[in-house]
Amino acid sequence: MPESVGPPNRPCMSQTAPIKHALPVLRQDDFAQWYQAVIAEAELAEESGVRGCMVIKPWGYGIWERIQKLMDERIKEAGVDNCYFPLFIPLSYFTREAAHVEGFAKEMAVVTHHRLIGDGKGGLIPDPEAKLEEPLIVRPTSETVIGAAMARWIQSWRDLPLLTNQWANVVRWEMRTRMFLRTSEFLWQEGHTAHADEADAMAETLRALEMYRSFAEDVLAMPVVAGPKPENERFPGAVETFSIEAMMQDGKALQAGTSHYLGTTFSEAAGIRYQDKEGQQTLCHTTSWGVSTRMIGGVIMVHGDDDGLRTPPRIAPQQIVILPMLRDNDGDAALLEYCAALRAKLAALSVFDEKVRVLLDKRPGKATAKRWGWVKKGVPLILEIGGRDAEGGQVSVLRRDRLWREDGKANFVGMAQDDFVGMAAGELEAIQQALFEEARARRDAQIVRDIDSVAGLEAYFAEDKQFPGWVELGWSRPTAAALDKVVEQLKALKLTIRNTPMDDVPVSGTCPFTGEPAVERILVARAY
RNA sequence: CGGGGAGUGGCGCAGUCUGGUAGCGCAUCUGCUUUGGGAGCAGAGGGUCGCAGGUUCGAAUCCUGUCUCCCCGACCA
Repeated sequence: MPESVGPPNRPCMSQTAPIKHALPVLRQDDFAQWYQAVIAEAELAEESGVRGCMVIKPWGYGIWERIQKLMDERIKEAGVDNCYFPLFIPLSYFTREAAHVEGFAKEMAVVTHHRLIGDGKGGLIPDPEAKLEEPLIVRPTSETVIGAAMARWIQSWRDLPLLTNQWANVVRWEMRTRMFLRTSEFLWQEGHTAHADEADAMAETLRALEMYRSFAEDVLAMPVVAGPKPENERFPGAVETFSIEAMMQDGKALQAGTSHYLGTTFSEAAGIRYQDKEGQQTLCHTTSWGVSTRMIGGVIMVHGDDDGLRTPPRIAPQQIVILPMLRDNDGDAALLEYCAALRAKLAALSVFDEKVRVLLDKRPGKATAKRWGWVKKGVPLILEIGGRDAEGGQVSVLRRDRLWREDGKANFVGMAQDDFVGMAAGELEAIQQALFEEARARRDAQIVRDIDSVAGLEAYFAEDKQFPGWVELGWSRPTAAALDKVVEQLKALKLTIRNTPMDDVPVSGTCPFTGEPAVERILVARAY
């Protein structure tokens, strides 16, 4: 039995034969256009006609459903219960917390009327008679409305901790939108928890952060750096914000998940109090944490290549697609029978503690034409089965992460059906692992650690560098006005501070911004 | 929100300056041939030119407004 399907891909540049890639734009030529091409060609999503809002198509939504399922399992394992809160939040809820409303005021959609009326010219306008007494906000996030519920639900120390989550859509009226990365409406989960004290709330904040880190790496095959954000990057109303940061193939950072310790900010605003064991009324300490459809944008920019998406097997809606080479003749029936039997054998297998997801693509049309659609969608394994395969008990296998032979042809490998059935689960595991290793190696190679001056930063991020990565450096953690100055300096170079990696690497030297001794390390990068 | 670009069959585009029969490629459909790796030939169908007003005998084309998308910037916990 072969150990794996086909030799590994060579790097694109060293191909000896020209390759006819499936996408009209290559990454190295125009990364932004390439990103949009993947979304269109892989049929992940499309424009909706509504500003900043997208239609998520079956393959894209299928990936989201996979993310939802696997994340939901982890949330429930942590003892968090799902709830659902209203889409509309009364305006007055926001005015209770100044920092929070300050952060979101400019990007909120407001409902002011509850009825339409004819304008006399064949159109419709909001009925002036139907104006709402108090405007309703379409939720940009749900701290305020869930805080109000928590205030009702929590009376005693016995009610704590209160651990809730909701899967929902939220709306933020962003100035500039990008599919999946920043849409006006997006889908997410938001966890909201209340605790007796800071220690318990911080422990929950860090538990969620670690849940996101391991999810990104184990499920999305997307290496991330987890850590606290600097104070200028905090969520409005948060005492401490943590993030996971992933590196895209163009070297930019993407914040792929956040976890906030909110202190008593929202407890004070909403009156979330409990009677402690001594009989005292005490404010709760709350947290919130979320990941969104933005993660799909990250998957695209981490795993996509010049032939489309490479969907990590754990989140692929279909892991194996079987393409019968139909001839519109009498042989088709036997071929389909062979393929159906193969499908059943593969679907009975398990990988990653779930059944293998296999599709027999019986749609009319040539297998060779349908193949490229599945390549662009990033199905991990594609099987093309012809009449001779069926007669000889063979299969022809294409691994999405090893797509091309050196002669520029698709890297199909023929083998006995039984051999493939025996190795299919292992191949899916290997692809998942290979995608992660490739992304991690690329990221690690693009983090620079020997820059110790602002001039050095300037040189590293010079205009002629196509895809500069990240810089990790020690700094003195300035605050307030001193921090503002650093942020200004970085902004001139289009740079942002991502987070402080949570690892045990010691820090030394002096801060390039203040000249004072460095006290911690930060990641500096361009970001989405 | 500022600057720039763009909206014409499902997709990609030409036509707009200089108003006068709505075109091309891909895709689709039909037929024939071919086919173990992204087929060839022939024929056919499909568009109130983003939307709303205006000018005109006549508007894809000119004018006004508006919506949406792309790029750069600002903004974005």
